[in-house]
Amino acid sequence: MNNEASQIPGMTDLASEDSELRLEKQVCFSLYSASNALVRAYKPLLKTIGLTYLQYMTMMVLWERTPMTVKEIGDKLHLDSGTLTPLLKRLQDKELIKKVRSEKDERKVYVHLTEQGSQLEDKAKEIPGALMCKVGLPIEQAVQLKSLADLLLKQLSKSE
Amino acid sequence: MNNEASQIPGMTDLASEDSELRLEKQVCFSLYSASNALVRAYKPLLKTIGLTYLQYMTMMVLWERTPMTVKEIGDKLHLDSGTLTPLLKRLQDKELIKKVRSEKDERKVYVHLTEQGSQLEDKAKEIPGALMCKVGLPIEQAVQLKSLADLLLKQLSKSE
DNA sequence: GGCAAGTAAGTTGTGCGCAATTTAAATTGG
DNA sequence: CCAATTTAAATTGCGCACAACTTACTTGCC
Repeated sequence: MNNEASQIPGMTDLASEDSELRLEKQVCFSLYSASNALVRAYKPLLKTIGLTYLQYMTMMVLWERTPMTVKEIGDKLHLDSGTLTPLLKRLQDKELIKKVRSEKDERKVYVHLTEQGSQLEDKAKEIPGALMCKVGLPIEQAVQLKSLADLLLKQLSKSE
Repeated sequence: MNNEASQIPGMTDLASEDSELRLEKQVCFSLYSASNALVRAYKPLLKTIGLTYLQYMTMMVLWERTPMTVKEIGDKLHLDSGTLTPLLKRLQDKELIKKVRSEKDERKVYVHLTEQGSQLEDKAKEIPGALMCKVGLPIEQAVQLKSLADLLLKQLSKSE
């Protein structure tokens, strides 16, 4: 019945089973809402360099190492070709990347940064700081949040 | 260059500014990946009752209180009518809800559960437990993850 | 060598998320 | 009372996510 006030730090006896289920709903939903809010917060910042959040993530992966195959990028971002193929096409239309099919293994396509794509890194340097400012979360809590999210992801990957 | 091993518990001197930016990327991305993974984990469970994750969330809101206006549901789920209108239409097509325009204020539309919609709650009772099992995260860490995600969301809502 | 199994990328279709706009109804202020 | 503003829901358009499938290439295994 009551959705708001369910902090319940030291509850034990009554309905501990039920409140675990209740809690679970909250955890998933909190994560979901926070993730959406983060992407939303990024949007105006990324607009200045003409990228979406996922496009920005993809560029970050390529700024670290280039070229990479579509598969390799997908492994880093936990995404499949169904998501990446159209995304990479958009980055190609913006002339930030180019695709080159491997000669050794013609199934593979290597994604290269263009000159423009490389140069964009400098402009993008402003963004993380601006976002951290928006978020305003103490560094220690940010670290904790990251490691818990990583743990969750790891657990979920284990069970397929 | 190195993306994986950046736990860095007590770093201070060299490039503390740079590693904060680095860390930020990781926090956002970790949250993003974990949230996607969670929705993915829900999918096969929710398939048994024919709902998507967001449809399930919406039904949960309505199981707690019905009827609610589209606006009220949106406030609970942090979503706007652009997302909810088509979603509610799909729930209506499944005959789980029905919409009734308010007579007092004809801008408002009240979303009611149908008999089927109410009954679905029993079938859905299995799901949270099955998911928690999949997640396999100790309850204490789940609580911590939830409260950090909530804190982040709160911070982000503050700055518009 | 030849074919079955595996792998990489692309395609198709559904359902979000959200910005921007539209439509219509209610509220407010003069 | 009525024009200006505000509000609720719907609409439009774009870009993810992902399941399911297709195409094309490679690798194993006999």
